[in-house]
Order: sequence, then structure tokens, then C-alpha cells
Amino acid sequence: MIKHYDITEYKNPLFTVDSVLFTVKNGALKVLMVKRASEPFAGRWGLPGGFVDVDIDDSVSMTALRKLKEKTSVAPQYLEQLQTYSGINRDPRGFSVTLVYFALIAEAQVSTHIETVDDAKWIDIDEVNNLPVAFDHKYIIEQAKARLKQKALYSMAPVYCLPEHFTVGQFKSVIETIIGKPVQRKSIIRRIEAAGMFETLDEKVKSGGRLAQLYKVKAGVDIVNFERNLSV
Amino acid sequence: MIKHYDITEYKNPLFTVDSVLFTVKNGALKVLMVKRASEPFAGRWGLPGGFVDVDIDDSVSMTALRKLKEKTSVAPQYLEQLQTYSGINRDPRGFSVTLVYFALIAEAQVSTHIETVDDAKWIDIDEVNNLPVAFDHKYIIEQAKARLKQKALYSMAPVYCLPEHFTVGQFKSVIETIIGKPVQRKSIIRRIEAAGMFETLDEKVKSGGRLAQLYKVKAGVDIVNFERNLSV
DNA sequence: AGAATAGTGTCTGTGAGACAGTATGTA
DNA sequence: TACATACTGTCTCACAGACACTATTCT
Repeated sequence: MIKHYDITEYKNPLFTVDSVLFTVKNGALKVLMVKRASEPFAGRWGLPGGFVDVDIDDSVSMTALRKLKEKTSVAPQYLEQLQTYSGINRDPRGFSVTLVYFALIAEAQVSTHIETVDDAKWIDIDEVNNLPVAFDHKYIIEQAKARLKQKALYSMAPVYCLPEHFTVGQFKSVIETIIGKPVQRKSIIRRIEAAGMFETLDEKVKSGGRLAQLYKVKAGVDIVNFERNLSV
Repeated sequence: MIKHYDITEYKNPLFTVDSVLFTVKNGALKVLMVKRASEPFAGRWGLPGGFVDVDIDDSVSMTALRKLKEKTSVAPQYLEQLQTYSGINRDPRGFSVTLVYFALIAEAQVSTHIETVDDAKWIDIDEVNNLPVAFDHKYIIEQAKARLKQKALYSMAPVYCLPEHFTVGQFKSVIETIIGKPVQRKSIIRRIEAAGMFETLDEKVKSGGRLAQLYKVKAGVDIVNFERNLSV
């Protein structure tokens, strides 16, 4: 595969697609990382991704999904572009360009599969700094984390870190994990109602106290954004 | 140059960098477009951009700036990534990837130079639909316009469509042109004060009535974002 | 004086934060 | 009954919208 990208011969930028896939697990924000088997940076940890295969990928988002499925077996619930990173120094092979996707998934959806893949692991966001990380992926993860934090303040996107059926308490907890400080339960309830993108289930669920109402995302709705942020 | 990108031979995605450069001129939002001299889509209008030259570009933002300078002679005051567009059908030569930048400039900075370049023109945003446009650039311009509108609601970025010294009235007018509806003068004044990124000049300027206070952006400050949008 | 634009003062509306109070489950 | 968590009611605060009022310049 790599032979098509011999930069010294064709002066073509090396183009890859990577993803920062987040989830929240046990009250901690985690990012999916892969132990690199090949050079450059063999043995170090990097983001899941790779080269576009123009024979099977219709667009670069398909590349991102394909690479993520190899590690998690499923497509993430939320996927959007983060940014493109490029430069002459980020890859020892030469000028390289990486389009990075930003993705969210419920941990429960992938937990069993990820244990069977021994080169991919959920890394606690605070542990990334202690790992040997490939390329500029440490920096990219920081940027993705900042984006996720912003999204948690003005949008309902973090709901995609939750299982299909979830409670207000779980949603609140995910948001608090992402933004790193407490929010008012009331604010979450207000937004759930105002967004109009959720429906209540008849079922309730145990929570240590009073039974909690279950919610799910209505079919076919888009993520709702708000005109006002939660407080930072 | 194009020989390095023979996709049938190397199955390498075609990678280009384009820019959507906006300005506001005579109360209308304009986008810089270029009449294409070569295939594909020769004779149609497209976004300024082209291939990365790995010998002279340190990163893809340099490619964007270099291509914009060819048309405007100066670097835009504001430049950020919009998105990357890709697919097997957007370019007749094969799978292609375009990283698109989003840029703002004051019309006065480029007006004289642009008149000397006969293949580049400011196109009124409402006229784009009536032109023969290359690739998916019509769609990309729509997306860029939506992003600009959002930015006008929550950030001070549109100030970069104004000359170095500007009045509240001019700023208000630019914002109204971008979002397509009137805003309260008071709201602009409140934001100018709250942002803390401007300083007043001693000079005032004629405006048909009372003299208007001139403002400028303080040296070295970043664009300020607000936690609350203007009303949509 | 009258028109035009700049700028101020201040009231209303909306939605987030704070937090007390109520409801309903388990040990 | 004690507690834990879920949910509601409601006050405050910050900031955008609305708009009347004042200020300054030109004709």
C-alpha cells in the first residue's frame, strides 16, 4: 500500500485519515488509541486511521468509518470532521496531510469487541500524556477534547456517548465528565425538553433512590444546538 | 505539475487546497471566484486554489495563502479551515480531496489589485447560483456562508471584513449584511465593549450626522467569542 | 430649524445558576 | 425511619431586544 506514496519520487503529499473516537466510561473520558505495528513510530500509540483506498472508499468519511470498524466492529453514533493537520515535519516520510474525524460512541456498544482486539485500547484522556504517542496525535487529541467540551456546552451531541436508553442523571454525568465541572440537573432537564429531540419511555430504571425516567433519541432527528452556552 | 497526480497510475487521491474568501462591498456579501483557464471545467468559475507544492509550502495553510496572494496580492486578515470535501464523483479525473479554507478580508485592501487581475472577480453571493460553477464549489460556498453567518452571531470575526479603522455603524452594517436581518446598534456597542479587543482612536469621522467614533483592533488580540448568540 | 446619524438609558424577555422543597425508591 | 436519588418550583442574574431620549453635525 505504502508504495503509492513514495513522496521522494512523486512529491505528492502523503494523505491519511484518522479519527479521535471518544467515549465516557466509569466517569472518565476515554479516547481510542492503537498500538502501531509498523513504521514510522512502530510501538507507539496513535489514532486509528490510515490511507484512503480509492477502490473501496467513496469518500474520506468511508475511510474513517472503515478504519474504526476494524477496531470497534461498529460505526460510531456521531462522526464529524475535526480538522486537517499538515506539515513537512509531522511525518518522517515527508510532507503529510491528515484529515482527522471526531467521533462519539457509547462504551457499551463496543466493550465486548474491543477486548478481543489486542492492539486497540481505551485510553483515559489524562493518561495520554504519559504514553509514547506517534506523530502530532497528542496535540490533535487535545484539540478534539476542546471541541468536545465546546459541543457539550452548546449542543446535545454528548448524548451519543450514552446507550440508546438513558436517564437525566447519566446525561448530566457525561456532560460533567466532559466539561470537568458540575452542572445543574435542572439545566439538563430544561434542555432535554427544549430540544424536542427525545422521547420518554414507559419504562423507568433503578438508580439507588427514586426510579429514573428513561429517554431515547427520537428517530430521524438531528442534534440540536442552543443559542446560549452552559457556563464555563 | 499535474503529472504527479495521475490517479489512474498511482491510485492516489487528488489533493487540492481551495479558499472561500469573503468580503462585504456596498452592502453586499461577495466571494472571490476565479475563471478557470484549464480543464476540468475550463471556462467555468471556481474557488481560488490549487495543488500543494511540497517544495515551497511548509503546510497546507501556506498553499491557501500563496494561491490567494496570486489573486489579491495580500494575505487575508482572517483564515481558518472550513472543511474537507471528497468523493469519487466530484472531479472527472477521479477520487479527489479538497481542503477548503474560509477567509475574510476588507474590500479596500484588495480593490485596486483585483481590478488588474482579469480572471478573478468578486461575485455577489446571490449571483453564484446564476454562474456556471466548477466542481461542487457552489455547495461549498453555501456551507461557508452558513459558517460565516454563525460566526457573525457569536463572534467578532466579521470585523475582518472592515478596514483597519471602523465605526460602530460600519460594523453593524457588515453584520446585518452577513446575517440578512437588522440587529440593534446597542447590541454591537455592548459587544465591542465586552470583547475588550478594540481601542478607540482620537479621531472621529463624518457620517452624515454626528461624527462617529473610530475603533481599531488592539495589537495581538485574538477574536473573542460570546456565550450567547445574537438572535436569529 | 430640520434631517440624519451617533450614542445613552432603561425596561422587558429568556434562559442558565442556585437551591429549597417534594416524591419515591432501597437498606 | 434514614438515605439516596429523582424531580419541581421559583428566585436571581446576565445579556440580547426594543425603543425612547439626547447629542452633534450638515444643509
